[in-house]
Amino acid sequence: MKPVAGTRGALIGPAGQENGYVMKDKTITIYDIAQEAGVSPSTVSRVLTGNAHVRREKRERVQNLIDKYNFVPNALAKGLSDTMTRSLGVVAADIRNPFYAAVFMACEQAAERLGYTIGLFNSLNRVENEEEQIEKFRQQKTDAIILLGGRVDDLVTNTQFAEHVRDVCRTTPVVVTGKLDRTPCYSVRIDASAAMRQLMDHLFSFGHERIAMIGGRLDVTSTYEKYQTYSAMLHERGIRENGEYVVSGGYDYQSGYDGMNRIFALRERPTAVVAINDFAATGILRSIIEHGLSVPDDISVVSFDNTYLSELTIPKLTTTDYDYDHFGRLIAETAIAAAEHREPDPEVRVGTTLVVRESSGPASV
Amino acid sequence: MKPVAGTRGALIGPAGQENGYVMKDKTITIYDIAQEAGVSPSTVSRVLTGNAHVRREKRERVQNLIDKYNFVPNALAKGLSDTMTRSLGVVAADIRNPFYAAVFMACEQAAERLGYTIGLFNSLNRVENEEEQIEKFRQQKTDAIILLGGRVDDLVTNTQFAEHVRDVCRTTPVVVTGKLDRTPCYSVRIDASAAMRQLMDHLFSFGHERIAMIGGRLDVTSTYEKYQTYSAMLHERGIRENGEYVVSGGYDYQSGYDGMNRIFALRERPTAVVAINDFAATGILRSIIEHGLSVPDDISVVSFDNTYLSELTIPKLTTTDYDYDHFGRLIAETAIAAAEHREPDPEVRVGTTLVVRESSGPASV
DNA sequence: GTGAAAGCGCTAACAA
DNA sequence: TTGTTAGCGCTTTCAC
Repeated sequence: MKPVAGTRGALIGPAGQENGYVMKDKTITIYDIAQEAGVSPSTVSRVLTGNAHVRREKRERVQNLIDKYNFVPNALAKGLSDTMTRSLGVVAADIRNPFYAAVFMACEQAAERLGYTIGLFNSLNRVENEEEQIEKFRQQKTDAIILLGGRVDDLVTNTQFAEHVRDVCRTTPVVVTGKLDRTPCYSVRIDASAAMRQLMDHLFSFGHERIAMIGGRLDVTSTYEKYQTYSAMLHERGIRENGEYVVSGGYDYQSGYDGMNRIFALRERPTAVVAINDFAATGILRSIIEHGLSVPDDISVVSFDNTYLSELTIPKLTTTDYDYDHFGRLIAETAIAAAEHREPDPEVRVGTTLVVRESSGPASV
Repeated sequence: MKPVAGTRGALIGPAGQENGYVMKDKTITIYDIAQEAGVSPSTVSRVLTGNAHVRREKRERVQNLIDKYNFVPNALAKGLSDTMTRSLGVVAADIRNPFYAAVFMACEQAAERLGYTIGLFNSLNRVENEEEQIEKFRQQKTDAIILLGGRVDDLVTNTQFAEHVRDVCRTTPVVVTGKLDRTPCYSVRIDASAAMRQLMDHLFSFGHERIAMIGGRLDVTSTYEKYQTYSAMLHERGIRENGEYVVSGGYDYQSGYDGMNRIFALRERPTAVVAINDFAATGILRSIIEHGLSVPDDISVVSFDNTYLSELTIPKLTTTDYDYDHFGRLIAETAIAAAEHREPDPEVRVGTTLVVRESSGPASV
């Protein structure tokens, strides 16, 4: 910040109060306030931070000037002199995904309640970006960094990325919604296995045995865990696992659509399908309709995440919910606790609930 | 930042390289680098910013140390001494809304390309928050502030809010995607009227005359403009406007659903309905299906925004697209140009394109 | 309770 | 080309 009008000196009236359209005002500082109030800058600072007593009379005089000039303390200077910036940085894989959007918002609210500010960068699922964004936050000296999805979802941690994060951890706590092997990160994640169990139990209770699983990549931890559980539960019931019923792919509409079309090419149709998320489920729905069948009468469809999509589809989706507020709060609290050296639980799992809507029903004969 | 280990002095080796799990490393500064490289801090700064020539030999020596220690320049200090922070702040009404998410991402990418960083705060559509978030960015000295939706969408500007923004404008340029009367804000917005025109022309070409408009509040500028155009085009064609066909409400699924149910209560059904956005359209679809009718055979449904929702519904929605990348780029460029005192166009309108999908067809008799 | 002064890490005149 | 120096705006000992 170059001084806009000379060096520290007298304040030149409510600078440009009326003609604000052209000139850029001189930035007001605590020195200006101090001078006009006839006190020292430190006193102004004290009334600002509020962590030291100032004689009432002076305090009011200062406060009045602050209001009068609409004084805004410079967060940069504050962060520079103070130990903490009271800010968190979150790097999200893709904020357009309602899942991440919901988690982010929950974090934001929780952080705000705890007096922290939260900034967001988006990595667009591109790894280079992910590291870049982390670097940006590091430069900005956020007190902690939160990684929502992306690399931290990988089943086997990328070595180079892990190394980078490990380096970051030496100065800034990092919390992830996945896992990052051999790295001192805090992990707050959804119990994918439990979610799958709820879905399977639900389907079993409707008499389903031929169950497909569509979408998702097995090199993604949560997907892998889901698959493991899917497989295990089938075996527990003595149901033979049909390899063709597991169609991996991506996490979007198209993956669901393509995956379901693949299923339709098989000799024997499943009576139910588990979509890797709500997006995939919509694609699956489409494919089924196009094949002239109906949900849930001919085929049941269930999925994960309970994003708003699950209420928009016809039929509405049976899916697993995560209590986003709770999830977000846990993430924010963990980050803040770590930032404040209060050593939070390094590994937290959050539970899930089944939300039954219209897309699931009794197995068709 | 309190010094973590003594004052400026010699660097104590690659501090904690191996046992990074517990100790927080001493923060490295350009002084450390300078000392070890045997140059002055300014030289280090020069190689960092790259805007002054440094003899190759020294430059390399410095660069090596930067790499070796994984030195991260402190953005706070940089912003404090420099004129600009090269950062923008965006306050979005609700990032879960795919429309805002898309715009934000487009802005982010454009800004990044121009060497700027972009931070996001969410106002959750709560006005108090909106002002608070603006304040936060002001404190952080972002070079410009972008307001995506929220108060700036209001048809009649809230006086108090305008006053606040006017005050902000005196130090930081503000660009909005709506309008803010009597305020020196830059405005980059979608031509709502043109969008409606495209939709109506499309419906007219299919022979529709009984056209409803569902969702949206008339005190929101874009909605108001849409309504004006809707009304005008009906009159142009000599079609009597049926007041009952205009059902205002919100911008979500429920508004569409409720609105369409209201329409079904009327004696004469419209043959087409214009939804205020994709969300409302999904609700409308649901209502129509529940009434045993089909889209577009019985009723055509068209909407605005072309968010990904329009491809997920069955049938897929005919809607208006905005070229989000272009839109985002315009916003970012305007903000940056303003920040750099290059006086951008204070009012930009972006065009729209019709995307015809499955939800619209010939008027049923 | 209050002020003086030093320092946070960086940049940019100004000299040399 | 390079180093010296003086800030940027705020917080925080340390005296008083």
